[in-house]
Amino acid sequence: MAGKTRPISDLTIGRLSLYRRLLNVLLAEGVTHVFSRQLADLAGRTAAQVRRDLMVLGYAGSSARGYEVGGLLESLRRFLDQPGGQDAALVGVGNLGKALLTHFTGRRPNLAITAAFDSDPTKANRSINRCRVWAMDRLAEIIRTRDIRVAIIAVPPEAAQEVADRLVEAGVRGILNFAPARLRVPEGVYVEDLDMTVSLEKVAYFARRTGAAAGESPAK
Amino acid sequence: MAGKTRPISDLTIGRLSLYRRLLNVLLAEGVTHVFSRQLADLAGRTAAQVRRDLMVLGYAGSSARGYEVGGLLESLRRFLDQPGGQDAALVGVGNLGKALLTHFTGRRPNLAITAAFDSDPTKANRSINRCRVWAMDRLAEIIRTRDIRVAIIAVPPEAAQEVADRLVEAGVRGILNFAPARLRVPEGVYVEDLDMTVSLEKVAYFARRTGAAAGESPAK
DNA sequence: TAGATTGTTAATCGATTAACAATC
DNA sequence: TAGATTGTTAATCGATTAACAATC
Repeated sequence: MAGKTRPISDLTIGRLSLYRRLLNVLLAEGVTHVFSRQLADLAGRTAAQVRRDLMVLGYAGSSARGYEVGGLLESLRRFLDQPGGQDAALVGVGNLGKALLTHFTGRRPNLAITAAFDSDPTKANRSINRCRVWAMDRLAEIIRTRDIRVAIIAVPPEAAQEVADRLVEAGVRGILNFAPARLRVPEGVYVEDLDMTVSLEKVAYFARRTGAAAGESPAK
Repeated sequence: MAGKTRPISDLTIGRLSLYRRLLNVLLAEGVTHVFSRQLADLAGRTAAQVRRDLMVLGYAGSSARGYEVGGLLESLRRFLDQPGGQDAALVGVGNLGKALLTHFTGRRPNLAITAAFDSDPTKANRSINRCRVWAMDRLAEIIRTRDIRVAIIAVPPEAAQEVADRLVEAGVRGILNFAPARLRVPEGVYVEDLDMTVSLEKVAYFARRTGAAAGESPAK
């Protein structure tokens, strides 16, 4: 493994994450080997695209049997996961925040929300889905102490920038932002915006242009 | 307006939706004219990119004063919105579904969730955020009667494909899919996948590579 | 006018697609 | 072997970036 550090696009990372989930399903079904074509069908891509994506892992397939599912999963794990596991913080425990806690607690042992924060005092000092909810004034302390680098922002847009500032100040280097607000962050902090309004408006637009948009959207 | 029907990328549509929101904020602040540079700063893009995006509207700016906010908003409205308004259906009223109802009811008069469905009988025949929740066996009837073309899937992954089939059968032509499952839909039906797990894994990956990913992710 | 911005055209960049030798 | 798949290289496509005349 040469370890050549050419930048890998965020689209590729997202697709690797998707392949891993698909492979886990196949593994549970007892499938031991898979061809790029099969994975491509499941992921809505072409076989060549899948092979190109997988090449960044340095895990070679065989022309006779394709990829060994277990080995490929192990390779994805080494590539995508942090060895000791990675904690994430959630800020904002409204309906969306609760949904996120349901999604991201327990299920995925290597990446889980282990601390939540809310400005509403009545929500603090409780636990939701086994995750403790803290008052906002404990944010810096908890994140620093636990060395949390990943955070999710699920607060109203007016509060998003201030929350982002506090998170970054406390050491967070990656933010998944659900607030419809563009965050200003220092270089080196990665922000992924998940704007549900924009997504729904896109769907509404293309729903009116049936056929024009050629079926599915490209895999993200 | 020549109405040249060259295909417009879904990325462009998403950005126009974002510009609209930013412009609405500016309008509320009493701003009457805006330069592409200002909009670019707010959207995290370059001025040239903003101008190129806006050109699809056929709304010209002035080199002296930039774009007139009111006129540009009106132009965006004509481009993005369906004249009579557009209804959306929601399937799956769990935590995420409730969060979506909060997001998409009332706020945006031209595009709102006006019908929700859930397989849990205890949830049916109630109203959440002024939106009626129906039992699943009413799905086809309601969607057909109201001519709903847009739907949001927020059900567990095992149920997603069946829900999608029923929605498409009832006339839906655009789906915002929150379930971590790839939907098979006929040509002409637009699917936008919003996969929160993939997004969080991307953030976690880049959070470990501080600085390598050059700051923010590209605007979607 | 001078200076900044606009819309448009040309050049660059990156990703997707096609082609192909090597492998089992 | 014949046939399908793999990894790699070359060609194509589309979007981003740079350059520039026209405008106010």
